[in-house]
Amino acid sequence: MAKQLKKKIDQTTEEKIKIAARKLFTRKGFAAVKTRDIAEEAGINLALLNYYFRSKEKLFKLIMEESFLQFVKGIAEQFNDENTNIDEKIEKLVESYIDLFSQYPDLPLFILSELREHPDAFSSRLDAVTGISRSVFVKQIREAMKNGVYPEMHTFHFLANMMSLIVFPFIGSPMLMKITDISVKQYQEMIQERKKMIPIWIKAMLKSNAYKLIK
Amino acid sequence: MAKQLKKKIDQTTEEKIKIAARKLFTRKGFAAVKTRDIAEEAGINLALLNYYFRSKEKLFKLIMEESFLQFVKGIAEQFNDENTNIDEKIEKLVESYIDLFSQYPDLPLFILSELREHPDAFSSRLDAVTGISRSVFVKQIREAMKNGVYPEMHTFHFLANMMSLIVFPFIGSPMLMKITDISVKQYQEMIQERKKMIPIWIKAMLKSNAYKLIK
DNA sequence: AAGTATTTTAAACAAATGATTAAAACCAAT
DNA sequence: ATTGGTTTTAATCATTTGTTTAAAATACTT
Repeated sequence: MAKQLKKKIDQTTEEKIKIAARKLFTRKGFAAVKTRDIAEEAGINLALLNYYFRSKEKLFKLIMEESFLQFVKGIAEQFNDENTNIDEKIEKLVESYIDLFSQYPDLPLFILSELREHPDAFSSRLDAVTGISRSVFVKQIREAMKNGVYPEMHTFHFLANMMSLIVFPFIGSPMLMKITDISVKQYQEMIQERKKMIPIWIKAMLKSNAYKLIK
Repeated sequence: MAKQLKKKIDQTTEEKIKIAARKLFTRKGFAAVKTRDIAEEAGINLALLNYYFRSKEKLFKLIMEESFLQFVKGIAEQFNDENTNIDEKIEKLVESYIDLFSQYPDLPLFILSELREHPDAFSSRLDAVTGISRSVFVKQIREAMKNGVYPEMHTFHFLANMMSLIVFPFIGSPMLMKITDISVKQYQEMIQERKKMIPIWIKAMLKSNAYKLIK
């Protein structure tokens, strides 16, 4: 098998298709993307898509799998680091996710849409993530609450709030930019600012003692 | 023109189609929904869709328009109320949106996806919302910051944070439920809790003085 | 009840779309 | 150069899908 000894510098056809498919699927979703769109975007013959990936659906699942891993990779790593404390974990997580989404702004909406339409399609993968509730991070948080460092707060709220503050500005960027009347450049500056501000906000929320106050 | 004097109790065919279309479009988006799906869901003959709404696209735009108005209606109203202070506005806004999204959980993702793919399709409608930056609410916030009640924070961050905390738990519900291992019932309780907690958190974030701390 | 307008239906159409095929082009080794 | 494998291409196929048509059914008016 003399396999692509030629194109070592250039992208291989397989790569070109995957890159084009990832771009389009991530931006528009499975149903809105036609195989001919992918072929055109990749600059390849339509039949090559099936030659390399069998079907549109198989290609989509491949892209989805990779995107999903990219999405959750950071969590599993950071959440179980024994050598960092709560504050450090929050800072690292916020920074790495803001960097990731700055590079792939369509990624969050893509994953969350897919997860919403097919909640069970990734339950096996999510099991790896489910470990979150038993992660070092969550244990550290619970410990801190037990010791009175922070008031009580359900893990749901803590994780929801953290993810909210990180993810939403990417999902809602067109709306936020219109509403607040800022340029793309200003938007990107705001996003960068949030790397430092979100950890401060999270701590402020943790300390707010909201649970006692609502009773 | 003798127009439907019969079905005053029952849903009219037009309504049945709209209800079915809204349900499917909101859940799966334009491209993933087939006209035959809508017809089946509505329990009507396929041709009636075109008879009443001309085309799939016209029907979609109609649904989209209504959904969008539903989405932004609350903002315009609450934001320009001269008779409520900052705290009251936040409380009302949080409560009305959590109620809205509890009833229509797919609405936020639907709107935000559409806005992301076609940012200009609603710029005319958003202009009505753009008034937000000149709203009573934003003026009140800026005033409070000028008077030292709250430290400085860009409107972008304030609005982004508020919308984040409200909207994300709906967008990310499948993921959040899996990760935190809670039931649908528990999830709904958490969501209700947030009505009271989010205003507290927002105030805590406002007071956190994050801008000074990051310098 | 007859006549007229409106609504509904089954069938069909045309274009779009995912996939396949068979031949051509290409590549590396002999 | 020839061979044997791999990759690419143009053409074609079979379904799906949005829409239309013409007839049937229904509702309303006189």
